[in-house]
Amino acid sequence: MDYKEARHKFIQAWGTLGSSWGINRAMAQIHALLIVSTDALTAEEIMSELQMSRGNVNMNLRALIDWGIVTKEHRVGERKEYFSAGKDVWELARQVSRERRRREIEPILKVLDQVQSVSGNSKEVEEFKKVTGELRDFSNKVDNVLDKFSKSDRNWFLKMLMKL
Amino acid sequence: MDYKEARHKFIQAWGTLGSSWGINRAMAQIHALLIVSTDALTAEEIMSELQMSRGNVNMNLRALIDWGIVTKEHRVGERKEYFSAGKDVWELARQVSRERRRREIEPILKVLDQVQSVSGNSKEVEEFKKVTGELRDFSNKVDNVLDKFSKSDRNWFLKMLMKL
DNA sequence: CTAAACTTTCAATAATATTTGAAACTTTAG
DNA sequence: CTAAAGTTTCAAATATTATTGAAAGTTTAG
Repeated sequence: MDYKEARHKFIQAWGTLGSSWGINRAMAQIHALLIVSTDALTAEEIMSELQMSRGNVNMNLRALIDWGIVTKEHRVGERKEYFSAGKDVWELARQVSRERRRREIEPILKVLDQVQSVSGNSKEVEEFKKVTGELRDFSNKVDNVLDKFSKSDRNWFLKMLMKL
Repeated sequence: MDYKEARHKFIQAWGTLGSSWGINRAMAQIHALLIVSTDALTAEEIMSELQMSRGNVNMNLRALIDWGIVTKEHRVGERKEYFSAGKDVWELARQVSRERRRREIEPILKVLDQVQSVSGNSKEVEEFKKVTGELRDFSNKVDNVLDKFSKSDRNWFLKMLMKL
C-alpha cells in the first residue's frame, strides 16, 4: 500500500470511528491528519487536504483545542497560525477520557443522584430506586477509574494490565 | 420528587446519554423504560408510555435484542409478545462493552493493521508508521481489557478497583 | 381454511447535525 | 492610521439519521 492511500484510509477510518462515538467526522479527520503530519499545518493546508470549508476547519480546530488535544502555534515573522496534535497516544487517551468524563459521565451521575430522592414505597418505586441506585454506584465506579486513569502516569495503565 | 417525574427524568437522561455515545435516543429510552419496569411490557405499552410509533418501537426493540440486553417473552395463552431488560447493571455493562468492541474497536484495529504495510521510507512514512503503530498497540491493549472485562465474573472488576 | 391479532418492513417525512461561504472582525506591517 | 492577511462567526443550505404510519407479512384460534 502506498503512503497516499494508507493515509487516506487512516483518516477515513478515524472519521468513521469518531462518528460512532459521538465525535463528528470533520473533527476526527482533522485530528487524524494532524497526528500523522510531521509538521504543524495551517488552516489552508487542512482545508485543501481534507476538502472542507474554512468555517468547518476553523470550528473543529477550536473544538479540538478545547478538548486539549490540538495546539495552536505562532511562528516568528509569520502571520499565519499553525496547528499540531500531540503525538503521544497515551496522553491523547487520557485527555479524551478526561473530557468525556466531564461532559457525559458527570451529568448522568447528577441525574441518577437527583432521582434517588423519589418518594413513595410502592413496588414500582422500590424497583426504580434499586435499579437507578445500582446504575449510580456502577457509574461512580467507572467515574473513579477514569479519574484515576486521566491523572495517572503512563506506566500505571501498563502495570494494571499486567495484573489481569 | 414524585415517581412519575423521576422516571421521566431518568428516561430522558438515559436517552440523551445514549445520543452522545452513538446509541439512538429511542433505543436508549426504551431500554431505560424496561430496566425500571417491574414487569415485562408489550410493544403497545412502550408506544403509549414513550409516545413513539409502532415501527420505531419494533425496530429499536429488535436492536436491543440484537445487542443482547433485552429479551422477548411469550406467555401461555397470550398472543402478545412481552419485552424485558435484564436488571443486572454489571451484566449490562459487560454486554455493552462486548458489542462495542465487536462493532467499533475490531474494525479500527483491522484498518490500523492494514495501514502498517505502507511502503516507502521518507520522513512522512516513518512518522505515519510510528503513530499508527502506537495507536494500534494502544487499541490492542484496550481491546484486550474489554475482552477480559466482558468475560470476567462480577468480582473481577471490583477487585481490580481495589488495586488502584 | 379464515380471519383476527399481532409483528415487521420500508418508503416517505421529519428532526437533527454538519457544512458552507460570505461578511464581520482582528491583527499587524508599514 | 490603512490596508492586507488572516481568523471567526453564524444564518442558510446540505447531508445524515431517526421516525412515522400504512401496507404487507405472520401466527394461531376456531
